[in-house]
This record gives sequence, structure tokens and C-alpha cells, in this order.
Amino acid sequence: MSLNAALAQRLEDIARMMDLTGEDTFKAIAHSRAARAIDALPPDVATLDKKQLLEIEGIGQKIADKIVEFVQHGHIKEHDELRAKVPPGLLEMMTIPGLGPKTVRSIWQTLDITTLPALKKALDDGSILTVPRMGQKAADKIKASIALTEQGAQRMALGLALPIAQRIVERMKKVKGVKEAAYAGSLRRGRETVGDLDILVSTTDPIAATKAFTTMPGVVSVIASGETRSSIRLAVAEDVGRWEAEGQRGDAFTGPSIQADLRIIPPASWGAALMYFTGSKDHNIRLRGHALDQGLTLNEYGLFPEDKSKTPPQDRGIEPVASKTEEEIYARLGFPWIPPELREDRGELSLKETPRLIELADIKCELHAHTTASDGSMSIEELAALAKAHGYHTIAVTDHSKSSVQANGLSVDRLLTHVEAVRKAAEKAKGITILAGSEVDILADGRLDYEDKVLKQLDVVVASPHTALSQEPEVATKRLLAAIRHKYVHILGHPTGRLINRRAGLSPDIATLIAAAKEHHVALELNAHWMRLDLRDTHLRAAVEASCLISINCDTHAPGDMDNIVYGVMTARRGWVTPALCINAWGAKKLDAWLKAKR
DNA sequence: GCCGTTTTCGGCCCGACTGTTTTCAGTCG
Repeated sequence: MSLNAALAQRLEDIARMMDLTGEDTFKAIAHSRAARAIDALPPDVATLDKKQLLEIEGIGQKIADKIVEFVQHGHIKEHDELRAKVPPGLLEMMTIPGLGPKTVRSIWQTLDITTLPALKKALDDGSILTVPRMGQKAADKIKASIALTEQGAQRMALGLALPIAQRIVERMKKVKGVKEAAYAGSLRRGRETVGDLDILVSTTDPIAATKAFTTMPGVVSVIASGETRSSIRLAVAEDVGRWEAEGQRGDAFTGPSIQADLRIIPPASWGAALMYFTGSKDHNIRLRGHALDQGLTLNEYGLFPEDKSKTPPQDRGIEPVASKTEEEIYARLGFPWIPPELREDRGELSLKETPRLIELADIKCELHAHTTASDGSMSIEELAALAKAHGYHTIAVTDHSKSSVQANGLSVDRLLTHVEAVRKAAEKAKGITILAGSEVDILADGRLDYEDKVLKQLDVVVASPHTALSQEPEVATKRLLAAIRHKYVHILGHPTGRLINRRAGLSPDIATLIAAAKEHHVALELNAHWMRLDLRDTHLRAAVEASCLISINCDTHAPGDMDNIVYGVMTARRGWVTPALCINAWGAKKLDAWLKAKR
């Protein structure tokens, strides 16, 4: 775990323990906000002095002192003191959906329950019912929620969630009375994982839409169902690398599932609702603040004049000043339209105009792909045909190097034979450039898996770490720096080696890598596979600020893999990547000149 | 605890749904 992540965890724990001890809620919120700010921070906090810390939004004198204390001593006194007061099991209890600080505190003080097993016992023997405001229904819900958490319900990867959401949207569009349907939430913002699916529908027949939603195939339970909102759990099943909603299941279903929420939106409020439910929460809070500054109030029904009344304006027949489209609401507040991927309260409201971020149509080549020579499923010709079908001008054949034994990596002899075959295919190919390259292993000590005289013969070299992915951050930084500084390396492939929800990967000092990559004209890869998305959004943002080159690649092994570019582009946009900085968006000539400059 | 183009004090986003109440607290997003 990186220092930033460890610190963010401490601050978040402080916030949660404050909730539990009945401390001022706003104090807890402030710590929680600071935790998120630290978590999204590209530079290592240890490299920042107090003055720089204070420049970060949401960090003031007190929290800055706590950060300095953590960096210098490895712990925070206030954290230690709270830990002494608050049993650790309570924090675990609070991770159960539906169990908030008030309820956990109430259970703690009434029954002296401080662990999850003790809570389960109280739920089973009925003693939980002696807690104030705790009835049988609430107890049943908590019980079901614990069961769900224990079976490992975690945030679903973007690449698994998006196809499911798209299918639900298509289904809802066919329901009688439905005018518009769309997905929102973190999925629309392109986050690497999503907790649930937010589906928005505007319709003349809310009852039909609600019924269609709560009874569609795959629904295992209906969590809530009202006039404007319904929540369900959907069973999902693996299907050729994707997950999809399965057929109807009984109550006993305990397999993987995801929550989906339906919101019924009045057509006149479509833009306001889309904005509201797209979030992020922090972006919305920031926007509302700006609205209040201008004597306006913003909710999911629109932007209204603020008049301090307790009854919401839409319930008093007050006309919004903007509500139909996102564009008009942003414009009325004095902002350009902000692309969903940017709405994370990371400075996007300082933009004077909508930035020209990278788009799917900008991608013109794939520079990291495998064939049957190593662990891919396509021949050179099939790979080239696929790239051509995607409208690309160039495809790079980059099979694994010799140390990747598990991936049938190529010995020097096999590589040279393979390069011959690639060159022959390139001569015959029409309308596409085929490059001979390698995805060469960066060995644990930073050396590359082939000698220089071999690498020199290749058109493109992608250097990637595949083993020793638990190295200490300092060792990993040195290792990757060595690869970046290597004179024949073009691209640093999936730099951290992480696998979402499965493997943390390396935690190198990203700022150092970015500076070196910039200096040595090396592109940092954003591996577009939804299991990787490596580099991640915050790293990319730091790279963009340093004008470092980015390469978005699908790491293609099989025909469907090139479609993962969607997730790469979404992630790149979250990192504010522009077409100019993305070498895959360059024309063939510019790319060729850049590649040859290293030979 | 943070923050400030009316503020260094007094605010801090806002609404839906559920369950336990009988007018509202808690949680979520």
C-alpha cells in the first residue's frame, strides 16, 4: 500500500470513529473529504511540505499537522486515542450497507456489541430487538446485508458493469410510455469499478416502467420500490468474458449479484436529474455551493431561485431557471459543459471551456498485441485484419519475451524468426502498417529480457513488468526507471501490473517515472483491459500535467479484446488526456518518426 | 474541521424511501 493510501485510510478511520463517538458530524465529514483528496493525489505526500499541503482543497491547518505527523512518525496521535475508545469491530460493522454510525452506536451502547460475530448472534437470538428503533424488519435487512457482504460482494469492474447497464437501458427503452432511458452514476463517469447501476427513465407511464424494471429477468430481490425510485438486485453470470443478467432466480440465490436503481424522471427535469445522478457527490456539492452563491438552489428537478423555504421549490409550482439539459444548467451557473468523466471535484469547475479530451474516434492504432507465437489466439494476418476493421493505420505485433514462460514467451531465435514472418506479412498487407515488436519483460532488477542488439532490430519495444509485483516502492521505482531510461524502449507497458479487485501491483513513485518518461520521450501505457486500466486515472492526470506521452493499448490477445478500447478511452478522459498527448491518436507519419527516433 | 468577491463566525447539498413511529430518524446516493 502506498503512503497516500495508508494515510487516506487513517483519516477515513478517524472520520468513522468520530461518527461513532458522537463527535460533530461536520468534523467527521472534513476528515473524510481530506482522505479522498489524499487518495486522489498523484505525488507522494511525503514529498510535500506543509505549505503545499494547505493548498490542497479540504486540507486546513489541523489536518495538515496530522499529515505531517503521520509522514514523520508513522502514526497520528488522535487516531491512536480514538482507537483506544472505539472497538475496531465497530468499523467493520459500519461497512455493512444499511448499518450507519447511528445504528452501530446504538447497538454498541445498548447491548455492548463490538464485533460482527456478536452482532450476528444478537440477530439470531432476537436480543437485537431491544435496541431502540430496531424492529424485526430492520433486523432482517441487516441480516441479509451481512450475508451479501460475506459472500464477497465488491465493486464490479467497469468492463463487466457497462454491458449489463447497456442491456437494461435498451430493455427500458422498449417499455410502453418511456421517452428516454440512460445510465448515470459512476458508470457514466467511467470509474474503474462501480458499486451499483443507476438507470434513469423519463416516461408517461411510471407504473409500467417500475413493473418492467422490478420484474425483468435476473432480479433476485426488490430492495425498494416507490413512485420515483426502485432498487433491485440482479444476478449476474460470467459469459464469454462478460457478465450478464441471468434468468429468474429464486430467493435462495446466493451467487454474484449487483444492485441496480431505477429513477423515474419528469421529462422537464431530464438534464437536472442526469447531472444529479451522474455525480460525483463531491462535484454536486461543489456545484450546489456555486448555485447558492448566486442566489439559486440546485436539486434533481432543476436550478431554482433560492428563497429559504423549507418546502422544495418544485412542490410549490416554482419554475426552474434551467432543468431540461445539462448544458443549460452548467451555462446558467457560468460553467462550460463538463464531461462526465471529469466530474470528480478535481478542479474541473475552473475550466473556462469544455476541454477537447481524447475520444474513441481519435484512436488510430494498437501498439501492444499478441499472436499465436506467444499467448494470443490470432495469426499475424488475422490481427492485422482486425486492426484494419477498426479503422487503424498501424498494428504492432508485440509478443512476449523469453522470461514469460507461462505466456509461451519467445526465445531470441524464435523472436527473430517471428520478426521475419511479421515483415513478410507487412509487405503483403494493404491499407495497414504492421510493426515488428516485442512486449519485453522488465526483470526484477530492471534489466530487459533481450539484449540491446536484439531490441535494436525491432520497430517498437513495449517494456512491461510481469513478475515480482510485490516489490517495495523504492525497488519498483528503480526497476521501472531503468526501463524508461533504456535507449530502445518506446512504451512502458501496464506500469504497475495491478489487476482490479485481485492484485495491488507495484506502487512506484509515479511522479519520478513521469519526469523520466518525459525526459526520455517514452510513452506511459494506459492498458485498456478492464481488469487492468493501468495506469489509472489519477496517474494519467499527473502525466498530462507534465505533458508526458500516453499510449492507450488493448493488449490484444483475442478478437474481442480490441473492443476494450472503450474502457481505455473512458479512463484516459478521467485523466484529462488530450489527442495531442496520446500517440495512438497520431497520424501514421508522426508515429513512424517518433518510433524511428529511438533507432 | 474547513472555508470566505456581502462572512474570521456560522454556515456546511438535498430529496426519496423505509421502518418505526404517530411526526420523524436513519441511510443512501
